[in-house]
Amino acid sequence: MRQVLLTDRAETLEAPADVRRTNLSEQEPAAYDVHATEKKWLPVWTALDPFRADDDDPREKRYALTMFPYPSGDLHMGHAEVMALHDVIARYWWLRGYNVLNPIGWDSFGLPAENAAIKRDEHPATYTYANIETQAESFRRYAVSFDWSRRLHTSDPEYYRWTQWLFLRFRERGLAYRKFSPVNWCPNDQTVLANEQVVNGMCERCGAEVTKRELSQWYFKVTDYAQRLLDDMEGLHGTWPERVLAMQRNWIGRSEGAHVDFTLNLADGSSKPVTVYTTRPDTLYGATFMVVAADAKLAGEIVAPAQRAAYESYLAGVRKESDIERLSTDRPKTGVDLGITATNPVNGEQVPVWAADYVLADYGTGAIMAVPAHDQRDLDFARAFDLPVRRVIDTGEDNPEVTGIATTGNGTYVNSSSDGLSLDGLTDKAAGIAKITAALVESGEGEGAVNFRLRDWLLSRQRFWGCPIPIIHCPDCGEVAVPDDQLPVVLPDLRGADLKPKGTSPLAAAEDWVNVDCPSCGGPAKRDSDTMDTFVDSSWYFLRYCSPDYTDGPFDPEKVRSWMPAHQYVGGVEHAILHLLYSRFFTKVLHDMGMVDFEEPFQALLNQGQVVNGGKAMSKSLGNGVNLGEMIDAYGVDAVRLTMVFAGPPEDDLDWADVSPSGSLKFLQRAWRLSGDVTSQSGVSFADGDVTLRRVTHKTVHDAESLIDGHRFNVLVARVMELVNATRKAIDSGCGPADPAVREATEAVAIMLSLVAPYVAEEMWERLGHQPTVAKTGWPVVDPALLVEESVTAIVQVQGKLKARLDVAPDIAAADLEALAMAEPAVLAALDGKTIRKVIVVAPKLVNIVIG
RNA sequence: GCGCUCGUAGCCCAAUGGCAGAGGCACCAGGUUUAGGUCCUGGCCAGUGAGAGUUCGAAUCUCUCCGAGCGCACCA
Repeated sequence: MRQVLLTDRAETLEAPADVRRTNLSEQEPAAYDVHATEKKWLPVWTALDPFRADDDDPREKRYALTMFPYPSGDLHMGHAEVMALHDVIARYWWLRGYNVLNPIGWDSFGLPAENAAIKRDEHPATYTYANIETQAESFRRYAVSFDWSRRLHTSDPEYYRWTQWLFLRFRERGLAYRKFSPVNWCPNDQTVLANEQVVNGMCERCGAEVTKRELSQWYFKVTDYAQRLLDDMEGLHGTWPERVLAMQRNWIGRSEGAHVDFTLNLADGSSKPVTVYTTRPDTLYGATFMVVAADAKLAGEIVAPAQRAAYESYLAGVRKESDIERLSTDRPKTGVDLGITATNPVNGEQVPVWAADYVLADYGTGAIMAVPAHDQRDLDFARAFDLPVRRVIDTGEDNPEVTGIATTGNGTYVNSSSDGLSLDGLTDKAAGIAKITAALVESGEGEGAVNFRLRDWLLSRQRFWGCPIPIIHCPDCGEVAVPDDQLPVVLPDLRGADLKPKGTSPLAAAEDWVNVDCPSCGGPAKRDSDTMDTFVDSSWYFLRYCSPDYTDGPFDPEKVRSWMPAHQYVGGVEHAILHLLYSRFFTKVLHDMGMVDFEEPFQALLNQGQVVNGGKAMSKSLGNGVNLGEMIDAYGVDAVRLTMVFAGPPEDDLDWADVSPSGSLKFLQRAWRLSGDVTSQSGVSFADGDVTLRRVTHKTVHDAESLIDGHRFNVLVARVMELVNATRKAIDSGCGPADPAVREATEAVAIMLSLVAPYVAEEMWERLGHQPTVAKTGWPVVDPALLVEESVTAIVQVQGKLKARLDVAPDIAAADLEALAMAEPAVLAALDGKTIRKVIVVAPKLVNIVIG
């Protein structure tokens, strides 16, 4: 089926019936022609290019950033929502007189586009750049206030040259390294995946079950920054969504505990030290066995000869398991006895050592002390293999050995003493942990320790459509960096070649490209044939926007200093962990390199909700998809944007079944009609206008400011609707169309509407006798005198119950208000001789009389 | 299981400790119209998931419970 493009439907579909027919009326049209208006203004704006950021503009700078799109097909409803919301902020900043940077680019390397291109038998570059053009045109029609001059694509050599350059700098700092280890493998996409890209054991992209492979791969050492990534989230409270911070905190997964040194007593009579990590060193006396991760190297080294066969067979079974099986809950514990013992450092006790898959090789030390009485997982294991359970904390609950339920709370320590050390009688977990940790430090058998769940970022991909890794493998010199002056390592075209994933990168087959001279010794060598994860590309694009044509580095430090950190980032919550964590990591590394002077790239983050239909995510299988192009053809860009913004709070999911784009269009027509009714001349003094309407206008403009700052765009729209209603009334049954206040109100409507509905706003602006563009005309100036009401309604309560309303001056004194309240008949009746205990007066809003 | 967010008219949502209703959708009536739609005017509708607490006063703050969404989940 032919793809429906936003940009090629406008001429083929007619306007909806309601728009068309109203246009038939005689002289003055009763409704504006949606599509004619779009066609009229788009070329004007393109020519005027009003949203170009100026590095040298002395006005205060504001950086409005939206997550750059991935070029798969045309824009969809999700794009329409995020851009509508984002643009309210950017356009508002323009109107407020800031020097705004609102750039756009494309995250144009990557697997989905590569897969789609292969499926169509196209080259990924052809497919990708065609999509970019389509999306760019759609964005223009959608009238997002982008600075088109800064457009970038991560797949352009001028961009990825610097991605490679950054990789080499990271490597110089020991933050990019190569390691042979088991990795996540997607058998469908034929590539490795980062931990963050494995969702419930499935490939995040294609949904295939992820398996393990042992491969030599490149990693970024994110773990070095774990603590800082955690600590610096403190400064993001209030400006980042709480749930995103929670997700990142969770993902980083800091835990405090201790390393404890046990001694392994091997089958050949020798001994070997082993360290375990535990968050509960205070339960050390309750350790009745030890468990080593089955797939840890250690297990194979220490297993007794008599148990080797059993262990090997168990390990083979573990290796075959997919993550899906491994992660399934309620799964019975499995394991195998390694046939040796370990000595507990505090009491010299010998406990059996087992191997099991519930202990993870790559967390902590890959070995644990098992305390079944106070850890559910250990207890499950103990019960499965009939291992002893010893309670060392009496919490008052039933004995775990009997109930099968481990107790993890506070209680009184028991059975916890040995020579010179005893926890018995303590009742507090923290005290127990502190005491035993101190004792372990003293005896040299352990120490306090911190662990993170965060793993290093695996960045190699065995795919074609990505940024080449600028490393050359030389048989004599080993890994050699491509010298900076030879960057970029350009991705070979390979047009006509078979680019299908085969488990090794297609680049490896490009003989001319792979075989090079070693930059170090000049001998024959080979390029690294993997490409980088696209999240590397997107971890620094926001910096590049500040100086997109800079050729002396990834970005001009001066420009970055003047624009960054971004004041507002808008995008989907699907990037709560991956992209945002990686970008924070990159920023911190660049800070440590002295290239930027800030440590957090995004001051504020707004996650828009998802656009769903009928309560469910749009999907082909459900058949509930809504096509953006069709919506725009039917209702116009403005009505679609307005619908997105008005539907509810931006963070909430937007159910297309609950909204009314036709209602949005009706409102826009209503607003537009005002501009035709105004009869006063442009430039007329508003000061003489009807003060009642002027008050509404100024209050609305004033309130709009904080509503936008608070991202309460839906309320903003409601307030503009009120202003439109008030203006309509003033025209029809109030001060009349010639009153300057009507012009003032209508101009304010046009300006505020330009945030959401730029086309109709521009059309109104022109009909009001102004030149384009309304978007750059400036925010209306609020007269504080008009914010003060002539009179306000004060409420009078007795015991919190409403008794009377009073019209009073806004600046009434508390005592006067109280006196007025006390004189109200309804109040006197309610008091009826009762004792007044207290009178609360909040002038000029309320009086509350408390009686005894 | 843990974490985060959230429960307000038939529906989407306002009310930032002070009269529960701003706006819209849907619905109904009247006017306009040859008619339908548009447009104009008016109307209809809940006591805020349940319970307790703090307070002069709670949709709003606190606690417990119920329900929903999202995220994490054998990380010792």
